[in-house]
Amino acid sequence: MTVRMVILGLLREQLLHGYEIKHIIEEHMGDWTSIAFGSIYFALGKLSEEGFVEVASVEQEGNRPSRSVYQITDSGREEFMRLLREGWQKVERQYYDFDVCLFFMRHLPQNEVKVYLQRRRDILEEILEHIECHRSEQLSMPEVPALADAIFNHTKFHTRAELQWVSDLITKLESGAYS
Amino acid sequence: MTVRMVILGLLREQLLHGYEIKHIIEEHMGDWTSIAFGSIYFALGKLSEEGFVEVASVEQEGNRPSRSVYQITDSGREEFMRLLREGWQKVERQYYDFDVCLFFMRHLPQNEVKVYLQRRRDILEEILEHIECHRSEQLSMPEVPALADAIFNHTKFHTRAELQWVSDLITKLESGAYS
DNA sequence: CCTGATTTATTTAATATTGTATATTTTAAC
DNA sequence: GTTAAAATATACAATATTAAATAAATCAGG
Repeated sequence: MTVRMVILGLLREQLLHGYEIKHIIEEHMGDWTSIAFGSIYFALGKLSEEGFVEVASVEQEGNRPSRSVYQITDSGREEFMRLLREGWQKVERQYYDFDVCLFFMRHLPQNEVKVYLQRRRDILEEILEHIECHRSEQLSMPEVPALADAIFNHTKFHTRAELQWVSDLITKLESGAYS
Repeated sequence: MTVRMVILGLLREQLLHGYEIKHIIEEHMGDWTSIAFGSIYFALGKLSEEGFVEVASVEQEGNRPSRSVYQITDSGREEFMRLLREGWQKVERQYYDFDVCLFFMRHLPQNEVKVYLQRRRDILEEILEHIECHRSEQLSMPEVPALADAIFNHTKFHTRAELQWVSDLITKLESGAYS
């Protein structure tokens, strides 16, 4: 659903073809989303089928694959607003793959688990440091909108939570709570 | 990948058919995973094709749909350990759909956004309360393993982070940071 | 005892995502 | 100048998830 919203949101402003959409996503939203080519072309096809977008023109440069330039329709604009409101009102439940690994912990030797957990803590510390560094860089650039900072913060808060949880887990494990 | 690991992990202990697997997942891991029927049957088919599991027998009770009982193979046991180690060593990057909504905030009136954010904060507060209540219930039952508590904590830490972030966002928005 | 809800069990279609293949053009480096 | 890498652009197969359809058995309540 997110892919659809992003595509419609970008097409609101200008005509675009698939590759351009991917490019804009990477440039402007690359830090906090990841949408593959396949997803974009699939969504474009679907949205087109449903009448939310239309092919405005088919361009060709030299011998490169021809590209379809898409255009949003009126019902597409409505659909965008619907998706946006839906998203603002939905609280998503996140699941963590690592919980499953933790559940099957008993199948690994304890010292192996310990090594993995400590490495995980180290990596999370690095990521958090990297985030904080990236952010202070941003803050020194006044052209970066405050909104980007808020989105960035989201990841920061969760990374910090993850780090705290892992540290907690290590402490409890060392105190022999799970043996 | 998680689905495969769960299935192999459960089949390590006993012979099971699809429905039973779904049942066990819901009963033992329902609080922190969500795997649909389709995913299970698809994964069983794939694992079977790859030789990680085999159909041990096909049972039938009355006129109900006959059920294939699966059995893990030696290579399946190896695959389980491989997946488990892989999972323990991978740090997953989480993306949040809500970030996309935030990005397109400018398309909604400010007071609408405010209402949504406050509702979001209220819901998160409720969820957190519910989690804390559930946990104190668990702690009073000595038969619940300490591990379950650790997994539960994971969700708690992240829910708390989410709540803090949203509260933060509301404060900043009220102070006019994004207008 | 019969009616409706729940449980048992799988299949299928629709939807969605990832990864890879393809093929050209432009750019950079040596 | 030529060769390797990066950028341009899409298509398709493989993988994965969700939702709905099917259909019988069981159980609870009146």
